[in-house]
Amino acid sequence: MPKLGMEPIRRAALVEATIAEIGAAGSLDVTVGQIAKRAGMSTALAHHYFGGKDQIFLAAMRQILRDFGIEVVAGLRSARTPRARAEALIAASFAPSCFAPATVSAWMTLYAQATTHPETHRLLLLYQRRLRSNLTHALRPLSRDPRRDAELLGALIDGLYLRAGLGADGSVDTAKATAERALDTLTTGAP
Amino acid sequence: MPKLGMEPIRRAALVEATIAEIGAAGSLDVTVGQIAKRAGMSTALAHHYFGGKDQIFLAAMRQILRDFGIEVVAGLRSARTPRARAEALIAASFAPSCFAPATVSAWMTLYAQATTHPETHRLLLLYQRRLRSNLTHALRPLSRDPRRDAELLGALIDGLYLRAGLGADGSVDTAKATAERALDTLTTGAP
Amino acid sequence: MPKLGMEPIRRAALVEATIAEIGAAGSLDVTVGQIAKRAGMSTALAHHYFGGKDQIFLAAMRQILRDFGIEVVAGLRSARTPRARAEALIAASFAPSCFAPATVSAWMTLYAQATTHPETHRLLLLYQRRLRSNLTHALRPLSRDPRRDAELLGALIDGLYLRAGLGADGSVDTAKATAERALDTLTTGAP
Amino acid sequence: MPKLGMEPIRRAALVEATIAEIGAAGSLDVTVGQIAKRAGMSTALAHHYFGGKDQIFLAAMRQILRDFGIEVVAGLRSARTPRARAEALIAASFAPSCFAPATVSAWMTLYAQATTHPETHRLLLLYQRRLRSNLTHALRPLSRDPRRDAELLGALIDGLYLRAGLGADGSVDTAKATAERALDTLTTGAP
DNA sequence: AATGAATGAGTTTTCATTCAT
DNA sequence: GATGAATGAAAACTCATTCAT
Repeated sequence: MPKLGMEPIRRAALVEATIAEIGAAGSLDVTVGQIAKRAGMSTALAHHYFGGKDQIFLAAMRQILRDFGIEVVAGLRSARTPRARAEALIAASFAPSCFAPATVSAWMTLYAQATTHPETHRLLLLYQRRLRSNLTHALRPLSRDPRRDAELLGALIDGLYLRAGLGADGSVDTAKATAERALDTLTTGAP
Repeated sequence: MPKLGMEPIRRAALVEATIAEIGAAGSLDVTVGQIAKRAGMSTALAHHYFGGKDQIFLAAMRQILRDFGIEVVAGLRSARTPRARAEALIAASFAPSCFAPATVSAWMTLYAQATTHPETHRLLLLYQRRLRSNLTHALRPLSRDPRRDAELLGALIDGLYLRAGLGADGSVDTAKATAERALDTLTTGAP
Repeated sequence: MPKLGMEPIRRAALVEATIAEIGAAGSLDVTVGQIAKRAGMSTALAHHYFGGKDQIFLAAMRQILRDFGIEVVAGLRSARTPRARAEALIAASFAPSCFAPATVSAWMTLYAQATTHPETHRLLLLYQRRLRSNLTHALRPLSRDPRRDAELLGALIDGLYLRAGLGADGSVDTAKATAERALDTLTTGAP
Repeated sequence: MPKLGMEPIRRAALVEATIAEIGAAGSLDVTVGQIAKRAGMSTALAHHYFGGKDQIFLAAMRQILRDFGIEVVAGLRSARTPRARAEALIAASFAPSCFAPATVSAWMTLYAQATTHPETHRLLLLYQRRLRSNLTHALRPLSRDPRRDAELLGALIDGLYLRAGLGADGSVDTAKATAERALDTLTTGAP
């Protein structure tokens, strides 16, 4: 029973299914057939709405970054002090939603892809620029060199995420604690 | 005219070719045919020596870790003080050899694959454990909590590598400087 | 707001679009989607009006023959002498409208398809029979064996069209001149 | 039981199978699967040896022109007089081998394709240039304007072939007779 | 009258892998 | 030791056609 206005619904379903399949497979070795099946439609329709596999993937990647962005904004909204803002950024980076297997896999393949896929590269730089900008802003009243410290903290968060994403349960909390400790050190000078 | 003792030569050629192809493609989407061609032999021979694609990849991954290990050992050999040891570890992580495009790509695909491929996961944990062990050892006389600081520094190095690997030229030096500054902060307490 | 009496308009638009697409593609490898898009409607509507791809094609083929027939009739109408009638037939065959790229392609694909598609075959024979009949009629007072000469002239015209259709600009005039010379030779005996 | 030196054998088998399939289908709507099956191999092997469908087709087209060329050369070899040479060219054009259904279909699709496919266009011009050159040479002692007459005769042959290829049995002989009569007219002046 | 939605069947193409030589 | 030959299986993508609205 075909209805009007299905396009956004189908596209969203495909993006969601793509992320889920990447998570289940743990890599980008996912076929359009698998994605379409999970999204409950034929491969032909998937192609119809996106034009090709690459564009489905790109849409999924964009969605992941968008989701993270939403998490960040939500966290910042309720932060009242600079310190709280910085902590909110850390919290967003280590939120449970970021550690869904699908998200971890997708995020890591993002990095791998970015070395050759220009569009992915652009997307990733966008994310990094935003995070650094947010961190710089939060650290401005707290640090003597906010830019430099934001860069350090951003890289640390990425590295910790990488390790936590691979590690066993519980490592997320450790990672978050490490990031918060680094924030302490940078802002108060206490090692 | 086939020669005796070709096995190690062939295997080495294939491993090198694999890394180069991964670098060129920016992902694990590399065919045995491409690898074999670059290595100057037939696909059949590649299979003969490695048994299958997975094992070729695994060997390549191992080689990357081994190369890094050699760099580390060489750096540590000439380090006389704890501080020099820590600096040597940073230097090894940001050595030019680690930033050959092929190596960067290969390294990143390693992370991506590790989420599902147990053997890759094992290899990656091995690398992280070694680095942390080395860092802990170096930091022992310098830090109040060497384990904790080693973990932080290790994650920071990974995160900085990730970003430098994607960035433009020159970002490697910045990344290295950031790591060294973090080392300062951790060991002297100066932010 | 759908209007009444759209059927002939839609059908004409589809036929025209079909010829244009065949011309653009240079073969019958043209999709209903392309045709419908060029005609400014959905594929579903194209199917609604014609029942299927084959019938759209057939209608286009018929249109091409009809167009040629109109050109012929117009030419013959103003011809007063047998000789003028023969020249009019040649003129119609090499009229600019016959050399629109779309028409040339369509005409050639007609021949190709006729070898297996019975309906196309029938259409093509119809065209040839008409041309021969017209030529025979025109040559009757001029030739000793009008039937035979009409056959020759008809084949020559087809052959020249084929070559002119492929050739560069200007070849049309040469082709026409050649046909006219053949007419001279056949009717006056001067080689 | 794989043997060495299969490549030329396989390629020849594929080309032959392509022509046969085009003949059977009466159009270029022939799949690589059909061709490979008729040639007794997998589609993968067909792709391996030719790289793609287009190149298989191109090779088949080339083969058809080559076959015709061989027929021509064989005919010319035994011709002793200019008149005999001209007759040999006509004979070659209407040889039974040229009217195998496969050949007729292929030849007609060639014309259709040539309007857009540059390589096919090039091939077809090559054939026309050769035929005209041969005809001009043969007509030189017999005609007052060999070039012009060769052009006429060449086009006539093409047109007659087109019609005979579509017609019922027996039309080949009629076509050949018509071409020979035209030769008479051009060389002796007798209509 | 008109169309967006949807798909099944089929197409080209790719690739890891095996095998006889 | 080394390779050309060969393929099965599966991938991405296409397209004519149908249907509910």
